[in-house]
Amino acid sequence: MSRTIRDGAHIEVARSAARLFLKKGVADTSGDEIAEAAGISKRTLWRYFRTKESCVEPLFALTSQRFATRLGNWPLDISVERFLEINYDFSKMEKQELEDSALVVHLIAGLEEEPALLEPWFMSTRMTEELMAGVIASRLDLSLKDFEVRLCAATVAAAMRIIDETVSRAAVKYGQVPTLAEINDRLAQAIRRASTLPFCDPVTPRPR
Amino acid sequence: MSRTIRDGAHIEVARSAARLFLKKGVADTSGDEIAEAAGISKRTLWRYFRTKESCVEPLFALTSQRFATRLGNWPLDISVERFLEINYDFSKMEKQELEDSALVVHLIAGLEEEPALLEPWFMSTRMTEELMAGVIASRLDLSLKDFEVRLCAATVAAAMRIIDETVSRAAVKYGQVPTLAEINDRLAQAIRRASTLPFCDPVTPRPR
DNA sequence: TCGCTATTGGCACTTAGTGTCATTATTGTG
DNA sequence: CACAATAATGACACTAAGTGCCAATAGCGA
Repeated sequence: MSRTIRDGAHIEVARSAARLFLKKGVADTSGDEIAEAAGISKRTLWRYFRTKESCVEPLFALTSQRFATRLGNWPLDISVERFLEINYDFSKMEKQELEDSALVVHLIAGLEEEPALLEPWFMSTRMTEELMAGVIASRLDLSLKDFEVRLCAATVAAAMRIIDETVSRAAVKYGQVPTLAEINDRLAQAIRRASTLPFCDPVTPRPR
Repeated sequence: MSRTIRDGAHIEVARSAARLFLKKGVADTSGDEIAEAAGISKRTLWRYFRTKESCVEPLFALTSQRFATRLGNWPLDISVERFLEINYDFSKMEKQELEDSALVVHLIAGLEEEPALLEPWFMSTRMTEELMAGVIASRLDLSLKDFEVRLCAATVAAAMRIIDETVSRAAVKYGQVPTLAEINDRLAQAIRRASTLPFCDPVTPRPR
């Protein structure tokens, strides 16, 4: 029917932005430079992203946020560990995935030195929280707005954020990126640890 | 020896900013307007605050963040509930405190409609988390950087944030502000619920 | 191929925010 | 009280982030 934004357009800008931020810092990277590096006009850059800092949001979305998105496919009748065991092919990542992982790990590890990036990072955590609220509400047949659901989603998302931060800092410090399996394992543990509701195990659907 | 910034200067700007944000929205409030309402120059406004949105941070600091600050005075040998019971005079608030509470409640209740204020709100939660990490590390004689401390502080701070949000939305919806006692009670409960470490009860100092 | 629709880029513009410097106000000391 | 030292303040020029507008362009389906 009509023209659409090219697949991958946003993530490509995010990669350019991330490289520049890591190389020269956020403050010393201009919107002009990001647009040029990404091969788009400045006007389009500001259409794609609300602020300079939020240019890296697509990369932050590859963290626990993506994990939470996948939990949207979690059947009611198995535990979180079992779901991950069955569903995740931990075979070798593509080259592009490796590069994206390295970029996001370095961004997260450097958050203390770049507080300007805390906003997009928190926006990512907030999305994780919304996604987890959906998962929890669905499994326990509760409303998305239920206080207990919101509380549980918040503690779980916070725990997942700490895992991401801890793993990223260690990766940069020790020069090695943990495997996807290891990260998923830690995230699953974090979910159990931080849960204020019993949603990690198989649940029986309630008759309607 | 030399001139200092007047006590209350920041909170007064925050009040002006909050009133304007609530009245006309963040986007339609200019830095000029905030500075004028606060009786300072624009140059000084930008000395006081890093961004327009962060002008309300002093008000957000009056929430669970302040509660966490007070927990810094919590003796090792009593539980969190006991500490609050002994230490908090829930007598009538001053007029200014009431006004500040109303402002911050309305800001928090309106966060869904004003995503621009999420950044200062998250910065407040982050400070709460740092404060709680200090409390937890101190009570359990662990390092501030310990993973378990960080995890526990993150889940607790997230839970406290949810309480603040829930209470604020209810207050605006039902037109009544809960008492300070009620809020403190809920925050204490949230701390217990979300804790991944046993720091809420009396602890025995370890011999050094 | 064509019509429709959304995307894009160029450009003018506004606002948020920074650098600079002279002026002003606070503070401590004699 | 006077004075010196110091930091805060305001005015102004400026830059960069971000917005509005409109013509040109490109993608999509029939």
